Amino acid sequence: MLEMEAAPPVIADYAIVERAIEFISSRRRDQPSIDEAAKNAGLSLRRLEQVLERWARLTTTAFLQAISVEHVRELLRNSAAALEEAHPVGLSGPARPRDLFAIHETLTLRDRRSDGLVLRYGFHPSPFGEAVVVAAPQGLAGLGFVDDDREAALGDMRRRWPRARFLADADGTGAYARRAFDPKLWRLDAPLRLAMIGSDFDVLVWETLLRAPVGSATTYSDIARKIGKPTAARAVGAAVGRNPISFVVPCHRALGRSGALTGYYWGLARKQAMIAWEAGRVAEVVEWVGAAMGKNISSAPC
DNA sequence: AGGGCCCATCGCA
DNA sequence: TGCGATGGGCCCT
Repeated sequence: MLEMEAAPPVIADYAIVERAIEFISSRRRDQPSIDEAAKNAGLSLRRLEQVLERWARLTTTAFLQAISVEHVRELLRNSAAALEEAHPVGLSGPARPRDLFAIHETLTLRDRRSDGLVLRYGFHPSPFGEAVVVAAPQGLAGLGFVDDDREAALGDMRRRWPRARFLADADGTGAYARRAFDPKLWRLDAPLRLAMIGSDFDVLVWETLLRAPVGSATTYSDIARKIGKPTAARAVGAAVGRNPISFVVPCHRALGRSGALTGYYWGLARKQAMIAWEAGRVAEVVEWVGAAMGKNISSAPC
């Protein structure tokens, strides 16, 4: 049963951004201008400017840059380094704001089959449309997006863990949604707990993905090399595609070596949107997480 | 160096 | 949503 509430502003903003991305990338060779994109989305240039500012602190030119092939190529130039920069929380060394800001725990084998597992779910606004959030007792287990109807998005989550019981509990999942999408809440001293439900290989790939900093990108072959299976790039790609915790486990930061965005389970426009959003928000992330890191690390022995 | 133009941005109504 | 002030960048003299 869907209530027909008015879409929150952030969801309306994403609908506009997505439309702009689709318009611009479908007509890339014509070099469409930003106000053509605005007109196509049915609003004035000034409005689109304001939407982009609200959505990701992006100006129109910064937005065009963030969704350009040049930007992706630039990200890929540092793809191998992306996985190396990060180190686990708590190690000594210079404070690096782009380090991990999430921890996770892996469920047991029994839980992995999800027999008797109780999963709570809710729908919440996000910068990438309405999100479906699935929480296990141990932590955040699933995050996906609603395109047309909520039942489809929820059905997708149900199919991932067919033997689990699903309970509607938006109050229980709301905190996860807020944490996942608000950089101000990405705190090292209060990490987001993730419940990864998958095969050992899947979980290893997802853990590796977590090391890619905000606003960076990596490649399937870099991940394969990182986990010591340099020939397993395709298997890595498949595991990345099975990632149930979209955005938080940043599968949108996994790109093809060639500079192709490759696929994205929740839609290519959404992957581009996430890349653009991070380009706009990365300074803010560095500021907030960096401040938190400073406090944490200064007391640690070097 | 100076002048003039273009254009993105942003405050304002 | 549209207007206009602002200011940076750029070319030409």
